[in-house]
Amino acid sequence: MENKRAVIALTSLAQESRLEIFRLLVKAGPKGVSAGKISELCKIPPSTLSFHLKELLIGGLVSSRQEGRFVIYYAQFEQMNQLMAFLTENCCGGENCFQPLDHSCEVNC
Amino acid sequence: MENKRAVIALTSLAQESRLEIFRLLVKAGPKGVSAGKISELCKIPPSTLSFHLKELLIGGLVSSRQEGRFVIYYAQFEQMNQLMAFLTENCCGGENCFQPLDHSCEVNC
DNA sequence: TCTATATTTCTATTATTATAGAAATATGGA
DNA sequence: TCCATATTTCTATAATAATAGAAATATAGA
Repeated sequence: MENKRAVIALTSLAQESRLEIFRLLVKAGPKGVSAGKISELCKIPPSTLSFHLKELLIGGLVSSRQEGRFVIYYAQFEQMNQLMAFLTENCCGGENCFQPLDHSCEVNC
Repeated sequence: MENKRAVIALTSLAQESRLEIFRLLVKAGPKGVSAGKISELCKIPPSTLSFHLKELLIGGLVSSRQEGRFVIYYAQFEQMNQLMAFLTENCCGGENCFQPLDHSCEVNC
C-alpha cells in the first residue's frame, strides 16, 4: 500500500457516520448488511447514506454485492489488515514492534 | 475509545502530509523528530507544518516535548494500538478475528 | 541584554466534504 | 406490463479543512 491509497482508506473512516457504518459491518462479518438496514440502524437518510457508502467503497475497506433487490455491504478485512500493517511499518526503524495478524476475518471465521 | 475520539484520531491521519509525518515518527520511535527536521524531510513550510502537527496532537497519536530550542514530536504507540483495537472490535460478532498486539512500541523496543 | 534560530499564531484565501430533498433508476413479484 | 420497494444520482447549500506569507513568540548562547 502506498501513502495516497492509505489516505483514501483513512478518509473513508474519518467521519462519524462512516466509522459507525464500518464498525457495524465489522461486527456483521462476511454476510454483510443491506443499505436499507444500515439506514435504519444508523438513522441516516438514504441519499446521505448512499454518499457515505460510496466513500467507503472508494476507500476499499468495504465492498458490496447485489442480492435480489438489496445491495449488501460488507467489510474488506484483508484491506483493513493491509492498512494497519502500513501504519505500523518499520516501527522504531527496524523490526515491527506490533503488527496486526496476517489472517483476514474471512479466513478465520 | 469511543466513536468521536476515533474519528478525530483517524482525521489526523487522513491527509497526505500528516500520514507521511506520522509514518516518519513511527520509524523514528520514542526518540522522535524535531519540527525543523520534519519540515526539511517532508518539504513542508513551517506554518503549514505547524498546522498539521497541531492536528496530529489533537488526534492523540502524536505527542511533543521541548528539548532546548527544539520541539520533538513522537508517535504515541499505545494510542495507535487502541485505535486499531477499536476498528476491529467484535469482528464477525464474536471473538476478534484479528487484533493488534497489546504491547506498545515503547515496551518492546 | 542582544541576537540568531526554532516554532507557532494570525490571517485571508482556496479547496474539499457533508447534508438531504427531489427525481431517477433498478429489481422482483403480481 | 405494472407496481411497490430499494437504492442511487442530481442538485444546491452549508460546513469544514488546507495553504502559506507575515508577524509574533520562545529559547539558548554570546
